[in-house]
Amino acid sequence: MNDLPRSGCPINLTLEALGDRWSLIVIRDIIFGNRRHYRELLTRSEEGIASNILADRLKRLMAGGFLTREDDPSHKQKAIYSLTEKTIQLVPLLAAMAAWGRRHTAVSRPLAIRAKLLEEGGPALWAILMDELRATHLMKQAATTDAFARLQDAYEAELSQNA
Amino acid sequence: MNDLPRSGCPINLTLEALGDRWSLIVIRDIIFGNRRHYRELLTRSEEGIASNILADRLKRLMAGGFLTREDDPSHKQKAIYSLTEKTIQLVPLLAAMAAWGRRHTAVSRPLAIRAKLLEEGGPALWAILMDELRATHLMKQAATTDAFARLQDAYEAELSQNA
DNA sequence: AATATCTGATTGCATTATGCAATCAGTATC
DNA sequence: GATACTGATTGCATAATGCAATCAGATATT
Repeated sequence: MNDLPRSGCPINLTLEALGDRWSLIVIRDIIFGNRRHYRELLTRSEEGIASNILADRLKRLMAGGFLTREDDPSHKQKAIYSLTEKTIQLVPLLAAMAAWGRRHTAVSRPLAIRAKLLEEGGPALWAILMDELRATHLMKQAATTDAFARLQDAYEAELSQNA
Repeated sequence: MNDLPRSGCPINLTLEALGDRWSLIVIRDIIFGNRRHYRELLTRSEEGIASNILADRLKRLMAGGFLTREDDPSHKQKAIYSLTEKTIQLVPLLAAMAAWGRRHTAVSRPLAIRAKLLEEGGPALWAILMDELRATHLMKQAATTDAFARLQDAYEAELSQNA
């Protein structure tokens, strides 16, 4: 699958690692949607990812060191996917994408408000979110999830306004 | 070419607009490499883009409002490609990609130093660079290009050290 | 005036990625 | 024992990508 990189440019290498139509969607859902299982990623995806594509991307992301996989004790066939540190460090990149998208694409309102909060919170909020993700995904302990909850609350508040 | 978006998520929409293996490479070369012509983009590309892909991407980027095209007075078949404001606003996103790539991929040294400068300069340097790009691409006047020159000088200094 | 070179592309063809629908074999639930 | 849920895989069609060759008009060279 992986040949030699086209160049040693950091932008190019980032693009080669994540520049397809689905990898960042999966990562986004794990980070902001707190999805940890295959079935959650498959059925609760806004974009409707196909099962074979999801399986392929999970495989690739694990091979690339973006995700790790453990057995879920509750079900012998169930797996839990966790973020690695390098994936957690994509938060600023996702924030930049969200900020640009909010300005220059036709985003839907409930999703825009989350992007707005993420942008206005700036590096300080990103750092908090990243620490929470580290606690959840790397240390495997109950974490305080203030930043996540804040983003989630804002999103749900926006949803209920439109209802 | 463009169907309905898969979702209204800003990250997804950004990905749908630019999430392929070449669009951002072309934009990067125009922004940081100051390429303005088809032939420059084709032959001076680190990654070796194919001519048909380049032609397709230029077409798509123009259709998407990322680039504009004018005739070059020096040659009746020559075209000059310019950035639009929304493309200039990708600078922070490219900076985030470069910063992540520098930490987590095997970047080459001369290209890494440019990414380092871009990261350390932070939003202040990005703003300067963006203003220079506006002057060059939007106002069509001779612009002071300090930030660009700084990045270029650092890159060349690094190159000559390795020689 | 002929030739060569440079301009921004396009064409043909092979390979690869993506997408949809159906299916799979274990596991758990009822 | 039937049903549903688990993380996938398979078959097949369509779309994107990549390489090499080629194009015609414009300019430069001799």
